[in-house]
Amino acid sequence: MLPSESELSTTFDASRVTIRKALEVLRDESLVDARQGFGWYVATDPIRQPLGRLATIEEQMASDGIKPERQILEFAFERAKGRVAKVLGNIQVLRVKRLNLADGEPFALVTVWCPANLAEHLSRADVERSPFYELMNIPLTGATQTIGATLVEGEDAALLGVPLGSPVLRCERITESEGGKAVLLSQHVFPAHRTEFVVDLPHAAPSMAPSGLRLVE
Amino acid sequence: MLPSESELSTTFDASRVTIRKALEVLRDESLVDARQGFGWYVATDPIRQPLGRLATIEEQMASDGIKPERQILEFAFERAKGRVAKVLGNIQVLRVKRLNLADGEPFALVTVWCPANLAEHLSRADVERSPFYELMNIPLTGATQTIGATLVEGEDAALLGVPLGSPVLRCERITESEGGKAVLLSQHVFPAHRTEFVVDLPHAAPSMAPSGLRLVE
DNA sequence: TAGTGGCACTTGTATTATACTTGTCTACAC
DNA sequence: GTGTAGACAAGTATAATACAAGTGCCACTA
Repeated sequence: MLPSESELSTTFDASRVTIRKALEVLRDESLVDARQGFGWYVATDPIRQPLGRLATIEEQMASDGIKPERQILEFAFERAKGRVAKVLGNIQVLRVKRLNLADGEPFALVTVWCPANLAEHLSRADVERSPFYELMNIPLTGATQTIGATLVEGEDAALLGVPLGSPVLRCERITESEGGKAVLLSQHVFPAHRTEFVVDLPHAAPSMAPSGLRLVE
Repeated sequence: MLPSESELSTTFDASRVTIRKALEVLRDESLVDARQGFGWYVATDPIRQPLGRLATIEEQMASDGIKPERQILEFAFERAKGRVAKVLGNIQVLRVKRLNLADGEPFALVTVWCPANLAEHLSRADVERSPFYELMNIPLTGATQTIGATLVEGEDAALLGVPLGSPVLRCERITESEGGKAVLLSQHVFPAHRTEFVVDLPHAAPSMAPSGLRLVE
């Protein structure tokens, strides 16, 4: 807010008319604006468009002309145990392990666990053809993803086509449905030499440290 | 429960109408709610506050009772080159390399580059005492951070107290000032066994794949 | 003991008055 | 022509007030 016209008039020792003319010049440059009965205020600029970059890896690949492929490695209904049971509950689940390729090159190894009662309609061909989120027929309202780094071990190295002990990004994602109920658990492994995460922080982040970082243990 | 509208009216010396308007703003943000004849109360399940978890690593450490320390390894004014010149321009910069410790244990190795004309007032003691963002006297409006994984090499391993070839999270952060101008470049190295990134995606993310992932090269 | 009515309190809503603002106009001085 | 001074209309935000309706509590009663 700016001071009122009459107030400016007294402080600058000029008549209200001249003050007004000056303000109207600024308004023509859309630096300030006024509402009758309210006052003058500095004009807000037309909101810097959020989300400058492509949101999903699929969009990015499509815009780059890269053809995404999926190769199903495992597809099994089983009882949840360990971490899966902790997140989804001690229930029957569908486990799908997939290798994602970009132009024939593997770039992600993904395992998804989904409660069996939500996955009854899914076939092996379904999950090979479409990304998983398109197949869920309940609304997904949010997710939490945790990003860490480890060394690749066992058969994962061969599947991703990298040497044993190469650095990989590991990501666990818990997707929630309405009411904050966890309905999907997925673990992703990315070879570090081909992938990285980009996070835009549109507003002034109150820290220099990378936001979202957490100490474990 | 909150005090009644009339009580707030007297304590804040404002009419009941204005108090009400203020409360209604908070209700729109579903932070509080009211029942007629009952009163105002803080809303349960505050819609998962846009930032459910602690925003910065400093806050997290503080809430855990961990004492953060900083140890300055390098502090030099020099000419920007390579990546730094590309981001900040071919100018004179201040380079600060710091080791961050939590309860005496190293958990981050950070290098910050800052244009010299914005860093003239900074001393080695300053950057040891305070996090960098507190020392900047221009407004920081946003940032982009890129997260990847590599194997730790050279002296970094010794500084972080991990074996050579251990997995680490690498983060580059470009902080912008008004007008989208890059004013800080920082690179962070975190030992993977102690740290991970957590990203909350409050709204339905239109993909199962971890959002923000990007193919490099 | 169970039920009822009254009472003091609350929010919800509407109305009026007031002090302030911009928007617009006319008259005047240099 | 340019700036000043003043008056008035119209819009805004707040204050003050009143009243309806809902809630919790307590005393009283059957």
